Amino acid sequence: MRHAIDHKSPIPLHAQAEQLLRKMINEEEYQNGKVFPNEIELAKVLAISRSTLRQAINKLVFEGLLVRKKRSGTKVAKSVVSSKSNNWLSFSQEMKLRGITIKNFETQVSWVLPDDEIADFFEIKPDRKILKMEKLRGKPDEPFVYFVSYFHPRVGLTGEEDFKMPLYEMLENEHSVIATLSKEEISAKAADNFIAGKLKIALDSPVLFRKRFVYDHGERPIEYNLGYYKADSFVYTVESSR
Amino acid sequence: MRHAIDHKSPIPLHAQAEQLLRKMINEEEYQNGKVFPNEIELAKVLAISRSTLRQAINKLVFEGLLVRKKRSGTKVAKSVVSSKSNNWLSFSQEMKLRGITIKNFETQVSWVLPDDEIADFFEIKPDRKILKMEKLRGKPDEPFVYFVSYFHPRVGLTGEEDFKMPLYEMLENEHSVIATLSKEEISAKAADNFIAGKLKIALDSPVLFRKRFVYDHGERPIEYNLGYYKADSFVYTVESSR
DNA sequence: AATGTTGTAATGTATGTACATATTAATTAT
DNA sequence: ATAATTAATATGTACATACATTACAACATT
Repeated sequence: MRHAIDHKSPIPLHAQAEQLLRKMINEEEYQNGKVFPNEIELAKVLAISRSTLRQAINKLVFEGLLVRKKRSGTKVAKSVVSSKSNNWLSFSQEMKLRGITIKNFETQVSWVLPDDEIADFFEIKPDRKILKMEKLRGKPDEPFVYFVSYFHPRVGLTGEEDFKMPLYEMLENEHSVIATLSKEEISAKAADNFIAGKLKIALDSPVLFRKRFVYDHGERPIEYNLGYYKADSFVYTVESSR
Repeated sequence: MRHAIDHKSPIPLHAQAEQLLRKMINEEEYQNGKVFPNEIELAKVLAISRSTLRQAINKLVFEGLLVRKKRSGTKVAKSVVSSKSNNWLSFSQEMKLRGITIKNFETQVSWVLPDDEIADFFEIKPDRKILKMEKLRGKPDEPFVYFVSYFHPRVGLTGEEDFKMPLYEMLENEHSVIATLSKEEISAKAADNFIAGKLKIALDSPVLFRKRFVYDHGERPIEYNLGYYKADSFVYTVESSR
């Protein structure tokens, strides 16, 4: 493996170790239950101290990606594997599964100044314009989702791309950006005037609101996404095990 | 405060410190943004090392309960009610973590005939009575969740149990039933008359609706649970990676 | 063959130390 | 007064070290 850790890098050693472990987690052998090298060995190989390595492992354990057991060692947690692939269906795929055919309409692209939350998430200055994409989706006469996405400048989108193809596929193929982590917050809201108009529903009707933060493998922010789903037309499913 | 930490206890010092911090988090002053004593001071007061204390703090930071900032110190994070998909904490525990004190009121237990969906899920005949539990939770004057749970007869609940203690703990300890898998469906709904009354909100107000199917290790159904969350008081968070 | 016993290998707990870094506050210079 | 500089302070990073605990494996005992 070489010592994949750069002691001169400004990136903290524990963070580098963490990244490295994430890569290992993705390797098939570990995915299949192979135990990791023990902490003392691994620390030696990486030329960092055990404490530092544990800092990295701890984070992944807390995230539920790794499981530690005394004497037996550290392994990739079982449950995570299944929930992964499930969760990464893009929206159109999710819906196809449910037997609903989706049309995309009113896709708009523009350059805007980020508000505070977005600038903060992207870690950019608020005077830097970013790409905003709006989408309305559903059956032709019956929109049931309204999306807004903002993309980090790093991604290199020009606004000329074909936003009709699956988004993450496009990012991966044409911009070499691989989304690997997403954090989502789901809540219920009453539709305000704007949303009610978009979704053609009454003011204050319930909508399912999803805020999504998407990161690449280095946990760098890529996309900030808001989704407003007409109630009853969308069910969010989560599967978890322990 | 005295040194609230017992060096002779079998409970690890960092765990004791963690408990203590959780208590502090519940205190109003910290809730309101007061900064914690700095690590070095606090470690001295508790008579543990800074490293050990940091272990405890780290955990709470990972959980999103605390926020650390250089020079400014450590504070309670602005409370967002959330539940990690991995986390098997019951709702009351989730809330306690967040420093919100929860009262349980109107806990009712009854024996009822299952409707079709439930009978189907439990794989039992619809003429067999099952245990139904209803709970209303929230702050004293402000209910924000209404729960209904149905339990499979196999679990062996009599209805006489103490439903005030954490549910899954109780099932595990007293009925040797270990919940290992859950499937959840989350959607937005308009409050009907019944729910509006329970949650003390207007008819048709948005609520977050969660349907939860819980299974044991053999994937046998254990619990069927419905939750109605007042909008704005509950955000469901999901983290997924690939 | 079933049951203890003991060794050992992994993680778990805990401390002490040192220096880095970021942010606020105070000071100084313009 | 305002800006630039400096100091102080809290967290952040990193290491070395020591001993505890647990669970499995190999062995010995019944």
